[in-house]
Amino acid sequence: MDKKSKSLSKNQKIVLDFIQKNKKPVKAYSILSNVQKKGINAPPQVYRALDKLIEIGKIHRVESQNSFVACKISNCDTPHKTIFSICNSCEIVSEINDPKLFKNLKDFRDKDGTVFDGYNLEFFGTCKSCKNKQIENTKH
Amino acid sequence: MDKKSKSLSKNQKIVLDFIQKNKKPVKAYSILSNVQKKGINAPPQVYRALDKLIEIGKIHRVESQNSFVACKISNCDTPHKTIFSICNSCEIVSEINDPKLFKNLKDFRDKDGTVFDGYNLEFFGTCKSCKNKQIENTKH
DNA sequence: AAATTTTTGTTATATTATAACACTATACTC
DNA sequence: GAGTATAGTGTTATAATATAACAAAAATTT
Repeated sequence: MDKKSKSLSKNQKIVLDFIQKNKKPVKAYSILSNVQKKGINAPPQVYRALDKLIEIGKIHRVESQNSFVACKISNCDTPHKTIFSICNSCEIVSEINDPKLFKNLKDFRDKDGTVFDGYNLEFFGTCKSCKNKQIENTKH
Repeated sequence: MDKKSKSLSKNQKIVLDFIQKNKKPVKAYSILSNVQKKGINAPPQVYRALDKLIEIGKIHRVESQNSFVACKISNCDTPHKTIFSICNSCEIVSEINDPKLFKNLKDFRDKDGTVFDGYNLEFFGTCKSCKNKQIENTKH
């Protein structure tokens, strides 16, 4: 049994469960207030679970939002290699699974030839649904 | 005269000047404590200057560090299109200027064909100098 | 010179994250 | 299976990062 298939602890399960229930990324203190009935009382309990879940790749941190989202890529074993698209309007986040882009990033070397352990890429734009709403509004 | 060549305000100059003096990215409260002698007294004054400087592309925010760094790409007119390499060990940040990678990112469309206004890409690894130090240490 | 926009200065407070310490549960190893 | 190492828990306090809200001054536009 490898490290990643070890079962999660109680708090880790509670936090992961809550994050997975949400379509949008969630904030640490929102997690906290939503899991207090389950016996998690204080920020460190949430942040510790978050750290572990990130480490094992079950969730990712959306850096530009200070928020956390479940990994949508099955059997993710690549924490710290993430690509997101983020809507500037509704702040919805989708994880991008694009083999060509993965390859571009994986193969990238800087001028010194440094090999990187990880990367985080966030694209910003307006999602289809928000764009449609904007068009609707200009009609009136 | 276009918008970007408008001269900076007093606080904006002070903040930009401090950021440009530093090789490494600097934190907002570090900026504050270093420019208090110049008459900037409170966080909002710093954050407002930072917002403006980011907007006009003079500096960038390093999302994973909550820090700010001067743009090294001359005549940068592309705020929100940034690529950094970050050393996990010394936390030094370099802005990457790689035409091929720029093109890859510029041309990227998601499944819905969304065109993005911007992106932020952060690569994580160990810089040459830190790698050498690690090798030194294993020798003893 | 009036109106608009941008910037400033200020106080207070919101939000995000970690330090430190005592304790418990689980896994490892001999 | 006893001992020991490792990971997780619960708690209090506090550090670090960022913004709201308001009044006033300066710069820019018309």
